[in-house]
Amino acid sequence: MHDLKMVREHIDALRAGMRRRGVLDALSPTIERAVALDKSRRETIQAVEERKAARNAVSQQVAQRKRGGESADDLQQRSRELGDEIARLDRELGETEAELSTILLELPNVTLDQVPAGGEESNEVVRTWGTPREGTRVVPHWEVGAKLGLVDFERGAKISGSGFIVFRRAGARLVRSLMNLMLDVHTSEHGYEETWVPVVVNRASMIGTGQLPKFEDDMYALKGDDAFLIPTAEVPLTNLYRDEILPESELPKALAAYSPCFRREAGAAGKDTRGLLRVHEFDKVELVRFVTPETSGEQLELLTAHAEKILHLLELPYRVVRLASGDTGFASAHTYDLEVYAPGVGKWLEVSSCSNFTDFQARRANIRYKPADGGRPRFVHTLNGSALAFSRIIGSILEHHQQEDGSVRVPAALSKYLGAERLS
RNA sequence: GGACAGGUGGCCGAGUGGUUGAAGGCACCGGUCUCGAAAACCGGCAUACCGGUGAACCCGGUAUCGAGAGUUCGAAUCUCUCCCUGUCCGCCA
Repeated sequence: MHDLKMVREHIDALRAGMRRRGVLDALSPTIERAVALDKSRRETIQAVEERKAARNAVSQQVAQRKRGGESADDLQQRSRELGDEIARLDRELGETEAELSTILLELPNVTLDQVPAGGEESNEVVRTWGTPREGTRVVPHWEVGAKLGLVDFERGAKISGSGFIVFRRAGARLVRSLMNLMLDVHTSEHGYEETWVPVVVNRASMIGTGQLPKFEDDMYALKGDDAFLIPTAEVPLTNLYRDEILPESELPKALAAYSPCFRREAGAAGKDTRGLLRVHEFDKVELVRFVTPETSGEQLELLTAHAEKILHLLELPYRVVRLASGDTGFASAHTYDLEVYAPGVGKWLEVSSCSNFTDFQARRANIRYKPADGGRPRFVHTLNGSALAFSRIIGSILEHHQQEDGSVRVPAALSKYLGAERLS
């Protein structure tokens, strides 16, 4: 969410930000509406507060007269009239603010200067690691996975629906191993606090991180409760400090959690849906950082490096892509995607998305910190990144580490947890 | 799910419908004292929004005692609904 001052004083920056995302044409009327609403809001506030001040003064006089045993009928009548006007103006103000806040909640974040303008075609590969493997003679992961008995697609579809996966035997243990590997590395080497969070959250949390109100159709809602299944552990982790003020001494605060993630993927039908590429429920270890505004740029580099470390350990070649404005998520100001090459499907798979949300989420969720020098509370900057998403990582492992005989080599860092050096 | 009891500032905790944004204490910050520290004493110490200048300091106003609605000239205080917490009962991995 943007500061109202953005609408009032930096409207050109807001417009420029929307233009860079390629959504200015669509949002221009909305922005104009916000400007008008802000103006009318301030006028109404002035009008209503003037009357409230008058009413407060009259009430004092009533109290004074009553103490003196005098009648105050005339003053009470005046106060009643003021009360009627106040009620009317308050109602008007409420409507204005409701509409304004709806608009503010649905405007995406403005991306940072280093983010290229344009859509997906303007994404920049900023670095690569390792060498993508030749695709010939590599079988797609869904075939290997089924053949080795690691994944049971049919029964997943039977018990839950398409896009729900059952992992079996070494496949199931592989999930558990990834979870342990990732959490161990992030907690003992990267300094994250291990956290275990609910996968059901309330509406306020979903608004806080930016999933709602705009993307309600993408979320699984629980019937009978105003609650949702999380699409990522970012939601509970970031909202842990909703409506709180952290001492600066606790920053940067770094949390890591495993969680399953639930996505309806409405409208994504047919797009990269084979095998483990796009599923409704997948597992992920998520990293979240709360930092001071001055450090969020460098903190994003750090967070991204933490996610990359896991790919090094899994010995998977990848590239780091800086998303262009138009491809950057709604709440983010700067995002790096980590993409692993999967030779069986011949594609780069997004296995992590590391983002700096600047104060966009902090403003929505009201997460602040008290500066060490004693100044007034300021909004923190929030960051998060997957490190990493399991299903696509499993797909990549099954393809990249696939051997001539159809078995799959297990990288050393993982075999320690899996208790096997080969899946066969 | 049922029955009670509660939700007040960073924390604890007063509060009779009318100078209560809110006593007191703790914590924190500044000062006096001290070689220094502790203790003691003095002072300070909420947030948001609107306006006064473009910003800062500052000044005026409004709102905020779990959330919302109501009664009233006036609500932390009375009424209703909801949320949350605690205790007991029921159910249960």
